[in-house]
Amino acid sequence: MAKRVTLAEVAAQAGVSPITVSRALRRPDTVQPDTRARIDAAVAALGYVPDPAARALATGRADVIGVLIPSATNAVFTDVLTGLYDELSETRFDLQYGITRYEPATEEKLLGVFLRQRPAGLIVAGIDQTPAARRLLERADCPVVQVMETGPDPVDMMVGFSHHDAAAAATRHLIAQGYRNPGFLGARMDPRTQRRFAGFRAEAEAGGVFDPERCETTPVPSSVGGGAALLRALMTRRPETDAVFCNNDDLAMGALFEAMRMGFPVPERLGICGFNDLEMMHAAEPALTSVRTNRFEMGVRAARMIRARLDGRDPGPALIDLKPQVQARRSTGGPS
Amino acid sequence: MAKRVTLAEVAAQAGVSPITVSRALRRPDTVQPDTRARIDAAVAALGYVPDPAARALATGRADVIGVLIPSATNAVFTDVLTGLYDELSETRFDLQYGITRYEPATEEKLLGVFLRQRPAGLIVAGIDQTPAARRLLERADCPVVQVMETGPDPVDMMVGFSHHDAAAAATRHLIAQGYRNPGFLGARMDPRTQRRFAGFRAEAEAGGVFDPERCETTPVPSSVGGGAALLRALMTRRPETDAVFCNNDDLAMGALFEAMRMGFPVPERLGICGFNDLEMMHAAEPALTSVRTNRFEMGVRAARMIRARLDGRDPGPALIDLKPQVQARRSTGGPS
DNA sequence: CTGAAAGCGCTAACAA
DNA sequence: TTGTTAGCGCTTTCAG
Repeated sequence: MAKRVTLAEVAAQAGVSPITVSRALRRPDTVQPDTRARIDAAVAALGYVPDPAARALATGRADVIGVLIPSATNAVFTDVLTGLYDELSETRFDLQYGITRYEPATEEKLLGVFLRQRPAGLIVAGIDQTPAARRLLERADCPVVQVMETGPDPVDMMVGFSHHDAAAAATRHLIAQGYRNPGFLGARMDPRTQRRFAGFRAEAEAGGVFDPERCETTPVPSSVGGGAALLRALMTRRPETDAVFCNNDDLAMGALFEAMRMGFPVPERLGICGFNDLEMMHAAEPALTSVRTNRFEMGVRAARMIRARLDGRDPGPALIDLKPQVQARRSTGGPS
Repeated sequence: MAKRVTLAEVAAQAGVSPITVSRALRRPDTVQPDTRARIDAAVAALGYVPDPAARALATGRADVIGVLIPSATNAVFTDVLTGLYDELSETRFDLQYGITRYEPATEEKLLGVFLRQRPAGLIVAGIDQTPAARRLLERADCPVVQVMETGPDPVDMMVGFSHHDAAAAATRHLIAQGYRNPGFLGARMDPRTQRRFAGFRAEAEAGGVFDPERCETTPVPSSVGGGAALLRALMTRRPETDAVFCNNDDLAMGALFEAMRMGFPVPERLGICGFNDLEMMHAAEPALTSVRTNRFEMGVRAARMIRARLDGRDPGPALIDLKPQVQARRSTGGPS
């Protein structure tokens, strides 16, 4: 247990006052080059590392950026994290995560945990905060970025896309490929999922091919096995279904396997489209169509916006729409 | 920006001294019930929340448990996180993550970041720390748990399993099912992967069925697409291969799809076994054999060990071996 | 450009 | 059981 080296010791070693060391460390250009050199040498010699708690207490602000996501096991969110990391790992900021489990109450609670640290910035997934959570965010006194989704009245900044429109685009693709009886597979049915469903529905209705009976959903979380079960239920009840828009890629993968088991050739008898375009989609047989969402990029952008604001630079537009693209692959090649 | 409510204000409101409030909050049983009641009322009335930085500075210890994992996108690690969360979410401890990207140098650096916060505990994945990192851990002055793996001389505590033995068990299963020319598919080839390979090799040699030419590996990270590519390369070079032990489930899934493309019936022409038993494995067609590793449980156990130590309770054995089980499914049903 | 004084909000140690 | 006195290590004024 090497006891902690303090600023004061560094100062003594360098023959200056503590505050000068503090300045040399935080804004090197505000101290004489030779003073700085002596300080740097002392820091290195003593192996000094600042105490984040002391700094936080003195400044009333922690060098922490809090991130609130619904799930740590869903690749959709972890990809955003990776983007954040990439952009923030060489800065003075630490990331701190909170997992909301899709529970608004948990989100509220974690927001409290973060807020009392007075974080440098906050990144939250989605736009479905409770009124209380939203109020907390609005008063947060730090940059806030909502990611994954766009919507009206951002708390502060926003980078995402319209889930409604993305689902509509996928549905349009299905129709354009010649499918006439498209269905919908959905799980968990959280607000984002429901907006995707709304997009599917709107587009299907516009094309005159919507049938509520071809929508199979469940409140349980998505999984490959769940996708298989949903497809079986749907095809059993509505055998005329000739394509499915799956709320995410896990469901789509499960639907593919179940189609195999039921003997439905994909894409001839059944078209399958997923959502998110995880890596596995392109490798499947047949390769699965999906909607590519730019998750990594969202993380990068969110981090940049926060950094810009913290550095007093122009963060650019407060709302960034990273429009997804439909990645058409063989699984929606069209009915035979 | 409601300005921060401090302990002193609560104390004033309750008509006691600050330290009494402090005690009432941390060890309620050390203050008179009626005093405590007054304090609780004041806390509620003012909406007081403690400042973690001030506490950390005063105690020289943060209520943070640091977690170091190689990847935030690999389900293998996020499942452990979920277990940690489950066990820790209702305690005073916050989790803080660091992603090492499989880079020992990054692990070392992040360890430094954590350590200077004087965390309450540390959880690190694996046993392959650099000597410097290991030294840091040994001097950490807090409980340390190595997870995911077991090995000789734990830094402190350990909960995991032998990757060598788990791979050997899977290989044994392949041989018992009648496969005589098993191959190996591996990616990234980090130390854990290499130990799995060693387990495969040892068991295959013991069964007289090992051929180094049937081992296809790549340094790039695992992916479904990568698994497909590896299988194609292997089957092209060594068409006699009748089964593959895949270093993880992504590779196995890719191998399955590639087998379909190449027209190799699974399991008759080619047996496939994965590793980790992700949810998708059981839902595949055919269902894929894998090795079930108890990742969630590892997280739970690690959290419990740390809590026990912090609470001064007996943490139980310092080394917990959560032996994996081979989940035999149709993909290793045996050669025709 | 550098320093002195004061204090961030909390808790350890001791005392009462 | 409760209070007093000092700080934890750093940074903010405000001077020099």
